[in-house]
Parts: sequence; structure tokens; C-alpha cells
Amino acid sequence: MQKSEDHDGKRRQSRKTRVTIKEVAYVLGISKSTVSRALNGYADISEHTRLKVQRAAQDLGYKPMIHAQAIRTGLVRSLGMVLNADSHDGHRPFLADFIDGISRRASQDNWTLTVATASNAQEVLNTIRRLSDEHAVDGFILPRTRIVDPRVEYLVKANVPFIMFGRTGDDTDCGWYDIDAELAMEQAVLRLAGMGHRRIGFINGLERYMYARVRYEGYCSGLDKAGLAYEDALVRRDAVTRRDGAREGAELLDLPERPTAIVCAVDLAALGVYRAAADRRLEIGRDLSIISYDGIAEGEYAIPPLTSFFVDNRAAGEHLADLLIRRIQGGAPETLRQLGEAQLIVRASDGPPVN
Amino acid sequence: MQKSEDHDGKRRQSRKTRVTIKEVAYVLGISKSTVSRALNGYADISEHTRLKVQRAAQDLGYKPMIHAQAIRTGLVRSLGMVLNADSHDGHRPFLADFIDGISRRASQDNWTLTVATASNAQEVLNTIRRLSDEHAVDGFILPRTRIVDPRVEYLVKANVPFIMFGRTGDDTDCGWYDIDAELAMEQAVLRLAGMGHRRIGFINGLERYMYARVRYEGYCSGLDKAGLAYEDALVRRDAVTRRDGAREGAELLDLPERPTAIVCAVDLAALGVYRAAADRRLEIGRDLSIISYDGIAEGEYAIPPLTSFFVDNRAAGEHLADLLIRRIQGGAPETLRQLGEAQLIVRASDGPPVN
DNA sequence: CTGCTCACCGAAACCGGTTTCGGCAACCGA
DNA sequence: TCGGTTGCCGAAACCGGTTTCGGTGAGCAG
Repeated sequence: MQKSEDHDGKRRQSRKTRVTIKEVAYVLGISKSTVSRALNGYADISEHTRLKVQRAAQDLGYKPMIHAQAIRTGLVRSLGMVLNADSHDGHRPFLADFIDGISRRASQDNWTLTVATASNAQEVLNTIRRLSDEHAVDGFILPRTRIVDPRVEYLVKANVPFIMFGRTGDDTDCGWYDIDAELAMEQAVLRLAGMGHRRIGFINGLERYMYARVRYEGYCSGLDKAGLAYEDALVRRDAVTRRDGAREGAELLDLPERPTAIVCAVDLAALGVYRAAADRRLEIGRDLSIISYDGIAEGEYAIPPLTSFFVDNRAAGEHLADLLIRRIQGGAPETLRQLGEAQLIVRASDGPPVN
Repeated sequence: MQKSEDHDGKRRQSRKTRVTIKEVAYVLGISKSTVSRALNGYADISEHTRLKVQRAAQDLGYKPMIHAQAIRTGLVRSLGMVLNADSHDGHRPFLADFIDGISRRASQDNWTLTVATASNAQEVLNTIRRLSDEHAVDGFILPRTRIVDPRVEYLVKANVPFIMFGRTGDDTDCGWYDIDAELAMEQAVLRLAGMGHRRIGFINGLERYMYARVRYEGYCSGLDKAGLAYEDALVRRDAVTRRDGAREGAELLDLPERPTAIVCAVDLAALGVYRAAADRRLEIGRDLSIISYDGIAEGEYAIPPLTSFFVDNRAAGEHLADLLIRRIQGGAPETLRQLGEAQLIVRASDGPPVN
């Protein structure tokens, strides 16, 4: 019980010695195997004993050490997520809500969330590898899926459970949660077309990510349903910051026949377009309509406030955690897929075209 | 090795069976205790053996299960942080950088970061308790310290290591990292006074947090050094959002004799003041000067761009992780305290008063 | 009364590591 | 040559749980 009293003593010895399962067993005068099974709800323990044990554990303040059980059960009850700090700022504002969602769902079942960051895609992979090698987590949540994603390739090969936030090109063996951005973009176009717009531009996000493909398809299908012709000059890509948005917006607005409305795949880019418009003395909501996607808080404070499809990142986190836990517990990937909806928040950046 | 083949088979059996220390020992024809000590750098292992073991471990891809060693060593090599999702949005944008910093430093020594969220102070406490009861983490980083902080009280009593981000009223037994916001606020006032401002207002953050007290003191000491009189009507408090800032800013601007400059403790509040100023046809940087604190990205895009003291949250995270690891390894709290500096970023929201 | 279930529980093995303890061989000085 | 170090390593205990396996006693049918 006590260590050699001189040896880095202070902290060690004063550290309150936690109560173990053995002590609980001793106090009750029964074996520790019985205590364990009672606490874990095995059927071969009498109701009487179970209650007795539960009460004693409660009274003594017994909490099993999570890693002590992990060694036998193979479960550390921890979800892993590794963030790419290198990737564009776009996701920054969401992070708090997102993490909150995951953590909230995880806590419900006494799971924890382990997060790590890395500064590029390769490091992300290394970190994932390290965490799964050491078995520091039981599975991963993969944010920002790419169309072909090396993380996925590694994890399926290593047979480590994971759930993606977003889809990939090929989702065999993959569970995922995604927001139906295709639907949203389509609705954006239809809404603008319904107001009378005939030339509707599109500014997309980073092409290598799956979300860009999906949003692009939504834009196209919207045009299609509205009976509008697709025009290559009206679509721009790779805009995820204000700066990007200002640049691409300028391109569109300087077209010989400029669009009267622009759909943006990313809110920050949309705010960049605000600047391009201001530079050209175009009033947003009148001379130029904008509908965007993300629903970031800043949009509400922009002038005029931005009409955008809001994504509930907290809910997304909850769903992802839920799916991942079920995956870890053996659920088949095919059964672990969900599609959520973005919610249009109408503010003041869109309106009928002035003529 | 193999389980009963019917029993929830699929995942279990196909899960690549990890290589254990026993196998490494077997391959080398030595005992596992030797392998363990060789890998952990014990002195009583010959250089020859050590190399042999290290190479074999490398070749076989042996990585010790972290929780298997934890059970004996008492260290899970994980830092804990529980966020209060309820607390104001102010810290949201910082989160990504902050986490990045922590994670980066932690990874260096093969530690991990466990984060959890809770929706109010009481839940925060419960979560901290749970994580330390289960020994899911070895210690905590405490963001957003309050003047008297229940988390601290609990952790010192439970003798669980922690490091605070920010100080508290009484920091016996506490290690911390903090940014010298007092200095920054003081400099802000002196800078404005140097430009010729004589009536300088102050809009503070939430009073119950330690940072508010510190920033307030900085403001006062700045006035003092500048030889300006303190005036109660010129200071407002509890503004941490744009809305708050607009409200408190309006109060100041509607004063019979309004301030020509305002120092804000929080960037978001400063941006709120922009609105109050716009409503009153006051041009920021000319009719009203503003210097703020935080250095959030949005400030750069405000019109005019906001002059603010930038806080490097990534660096803060790194320092905190570093301090906490040293604390866990037995460092005395008194030796684990550091003060960083905020860096003034001069943009366009401040200037000499028009007369 | 006998034999068989079945409910319930304890002993012991086990999980994958670390650490203590002691033993053996080589080396050392006398 | 001999006793005493010293360097190096293996056996076994240990950490705090879970799980297997088998045994005991009560209940019940024959």
C-alpha cells in the first residue's frame, strides 16, 4: 500500500487511494467475481445480492477504473476524432457545437471523446494510426470527408470502427451521417428562380471534398428543375474564405452579362461576395441576391443579414456519436447511415431581381 | 486466442489480433519482463539486448496498449478538459486553435486530450468528477477561471492535478498560464491618452470571471498612469456579445458628455459598439476610437478593421499542456505558472480625437 | 429416499502490461 | 584461489478488473 516514503513521495502517497472491487467484495464478505457480475447485470446473480452489492458500491463510492476493465473487455469507451488544423477556417466556428453534440451523446453512456489535431493530411493519418495502435480509442469520427479518403482506406483495412461526417465516393463498409446539401442547394436555386431570377451563379467550396460535389449537383439539379440552362461561366469553385469569396464574386459580377443572384456553398464565401458587391455599388438583396449554406452566426450580423441554410452541428455531433457507438458495438455499417436536413433561414440577402 | 466461433463472431474474430509483449518476448526467446524494461529504458538491460528488443518491437509493430500499462503505472497519459457550453459565445472562435495547441504539445510525448462538454457549472463539476473517478484522465486543464472557482476547490481536495487558464482570487496549490491582459488594457488606455483622448470609456466582460477583474484593473491603472481621472459613468460591464456591446456602447455614447474613445475587454463587444456608433452617425476611428482585446479574425474584416490585442490561443494551449504534464509528473504548483503577453495589432479603429 | 435440475456463487485463470526479487555468471581485488 | 561486487536477466507477483468453470444446496419429480 505505501511506497518507499522518500521516493517522489509527496503526490503519490497523499493521492487518495481509490476504492477497488476487492474492497467492496471484502466489506460484503463475498467474492469479487460476484461483485463484478452483480454490477454488470449478469443473470446468474440473485436480485437480493445484486441490490446489496449496488448499494455497497454506491456507499463506498466505488467506480471501476475504466482502463482496468478495458484490458479485459477490449473497450476503452472512448470515441476518437482527429482534426486537420491545416484545413480551411470554414469549420472553425462549428467546432464548439459539434464537439458539444458528440460529447453530450457520448456522456450519456459514459463514453468519452478524445480529440487530436494534426497539421496536414499525412499527419492526420499518423495520428489516427497512433491512437488506434495504442488502442486509446475504440473508433473514430471522420469529419470533412474527401471523395477518396485515405483515412477510410486505412481504417477499413485495419478493421477499426468509424463513422464519417459526410459521404465519400464509395461507401462500402462505411457508416455516415450527412446533411442533404444537395437538396438545400436545389431549393436555393428554385427559390431564386421562383422570384424571377434567370441568371443564377454558383460559388462552390473546395473541390476535393465530397461536400463540394454534392452541393454542385444540387445547384445543377435546381437549374434543371427550374428549366434554366446551365452556363459554365456562372460557376466558380474553391472559395471557402471571405477573400476567396470576394475574388470569385468579382469574377461573376464582372461578367458581360452578370448574374442577378448567386448561390454560395459556404457562408464565409458569401460574406466575401458582399465586399465584391459593395465595391461595385451593388446592393445585396436588391441588385444582387445571395443564398448561402452553413448558417454561421456572423451571417445574422452581416448587412444585410444573410439568407442561408442552417446546419445544426450539435445535432450532427449527437448523431455521429450515436452511430459510432452502435458501430463499435457491432452494428453493420449499412445500417448506420443517416441523412439530415439543412434548414433555410430567410433573412435579407435575397429578393426578386430589380428590373 | 480464438473465441467461440459463433459468439457475436463477425467483428471480434476478424479484428486483427494485436501483437503483445508476450509475442515479442517469445520471438526473441527472452522473458517479457526483459522486453518491458528494455523498451522503457531501464538501466539494468544491456545495450545489446536493448537494441535487439527495440528492433524486434519495431519490426513486429508492437505498440503497448496504453490502458494495459495504465493499470500498473497509474497513468493513462491523457489530459482532460471540460467545456461549459453554456458560457458565452466569446470563446467559441478560439476553440480550434486552443485545442490545436493542447493537442500538439500532448502528442509530442504521446499523450492524448480528452474533451467533454457540459451545459452548466454544476454539470461541469459532475463531469470532472466522473472523469477523475473513472480515472479516464490524469489531470485537467481549466479554461475560464472564475474568481472563486468550484472546480479548483474540488480538484485540490481530491488531489487531482490541474492547470488553470487564467488565475483565480487565491492560487495556493494552483499552477496556471495566463495572458497579461492587465498590461494590455493599460497600454490601450495609454495609447489612446497619448493620442489626445481625455474621456476614455471601458466596456468589460462578465464580472464573475477573473479575467474581467484583471482587465478592469488594467484600465484603471492606465488612467492612473495617464493622469486621467476615473469616472464611474464611463465604465460598463458584462458585455461579451455583439448585442451586449451595442447596448453598453449606446449607454456610453448617449452620455451628456460622451467618451471619444472606448476600450473593450472583448472583441465581440467592440463589434457591437460599431453598430451603436453607426446608429449615431459616428465614424469609428475618427469620431470614436476603439481598442479591444482578443484578436478574433472577424476584427480584421470589420469596417473599419478593429485595433485589438491579439491572444495567441494556440500558444496558450501548448503552454497549458506542457504545464499540466509537468504537474502530473510531480512538479510543484508554485513552479508551474506562466504569464504570456497579448500583442497589439494596430488597424484602423483608433486614432486621435477630432476636435 | 434418490437422482436431477437449476439458481447462485466462489476459485482461479485471464487480460497485457510493469515491477520486485533473487539468481547466475563474469569480473574484481586480495 | 576465493569471497564479494556487479551486470544482466528470468520467475513470479501485481495492477484492477472480467470471465470461465465448477461446486454446493435447494427444489422437484419419480
